[in-house]
Amino acid sequence: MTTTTPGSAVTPTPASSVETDPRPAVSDSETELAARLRLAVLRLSRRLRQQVAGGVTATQVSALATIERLGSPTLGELAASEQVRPPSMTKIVVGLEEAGLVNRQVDAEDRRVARVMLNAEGRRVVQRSRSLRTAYLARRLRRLSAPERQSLGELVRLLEVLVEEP
Amino acid sequence: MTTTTPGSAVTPTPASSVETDPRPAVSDSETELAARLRLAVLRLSRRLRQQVAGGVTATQVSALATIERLGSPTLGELAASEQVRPPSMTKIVVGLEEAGLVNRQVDAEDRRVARVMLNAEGRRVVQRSRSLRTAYLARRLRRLSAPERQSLGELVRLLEVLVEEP
DNA sequence: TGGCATTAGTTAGTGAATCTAATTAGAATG
DNA sequence: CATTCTAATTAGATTCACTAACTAATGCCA
Repeated sequence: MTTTTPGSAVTPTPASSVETDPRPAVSDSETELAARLRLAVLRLSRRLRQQVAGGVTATQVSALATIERLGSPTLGELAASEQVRPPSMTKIVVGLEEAGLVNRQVDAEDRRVARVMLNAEGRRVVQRSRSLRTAYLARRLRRLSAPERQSLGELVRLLEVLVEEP
Repeated sequence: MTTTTPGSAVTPTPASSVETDPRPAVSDSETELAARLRLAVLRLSRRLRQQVAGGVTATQVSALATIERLGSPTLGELAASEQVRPPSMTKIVVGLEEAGLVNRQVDAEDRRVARVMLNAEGRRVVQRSRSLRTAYLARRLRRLSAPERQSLGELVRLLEVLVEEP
């Protein structure tokens, strides 16, 4: 797989539990924060998954948004970006195709490659998922204090850094 | 269910997609941040779930950590805290019991209630999950810049606020 | 006190999500 | 041209989580 497409990454590899790490130790409070962060992320993701609108699951919306963002990604690129394995993404895309939200096309230069693109309905679904009424997180964010909102951009950036491949 | 236990909450209810909300509109940049937050959380949770150590899944570790944190919670409290429905938590706890990590006890004052508590092995598993070698997030957090680390506590708190029941 | 409503947890059944192993087809290389 | 590598798919299995229905226990009120 070539890595010339913007935003593309290699397929996520299983993490090793036995790696040797020479870096300085993390303090206890940092370990505590890591533990709390882990709990919060897992819990929040459950909440997000519970929001199903118009028959479109959180997993599907996420994939649609990523397709929009990456612009006709290959199936492998999409899988890597979403942090799932290619067979998993094949299934997700098949479901989106059956729902009439995306189209798949063989790449003109490499016939092994399937490119995924939003069709008009898929675009609508993504837009709608971001509307005030349907966007669960947008609604919750309105309950934050002004200082908390200030921190929001930084929080999002930090989480995105954590998601990136090591 | 009484709500006198610290950290307890009612069972999460399905979100309504048709609620009327009179609050001021969120700006576009905030909507954008919400969308990015959503993607980051879902992706990061996938990464966390991919970390399986010693045969203990991310879901089990999360439940163990919450049991430790809440201190012999009722099954309902545990489910609410973890953002899953009671039947789901019954299954998780059954698995943990079979793995020899927790014990269940009928509450002395209300025989409907099952309290869950860590046994010695469960305590060990939670501690181990927080060690430098095994804590995926702790390892990743060490790659943050110093200013990012400064903000960490606040950002974790912000995420926890988002998880809380509306 | 008895009947009814409410509550806590469990069982049964189903579907979503994701992984690994294997396979197929296409591209690259010597 | 043969071999190796790569992208996606298929098949099978596991994990995770929901809903509906049920059982047992508790609380409340006439």
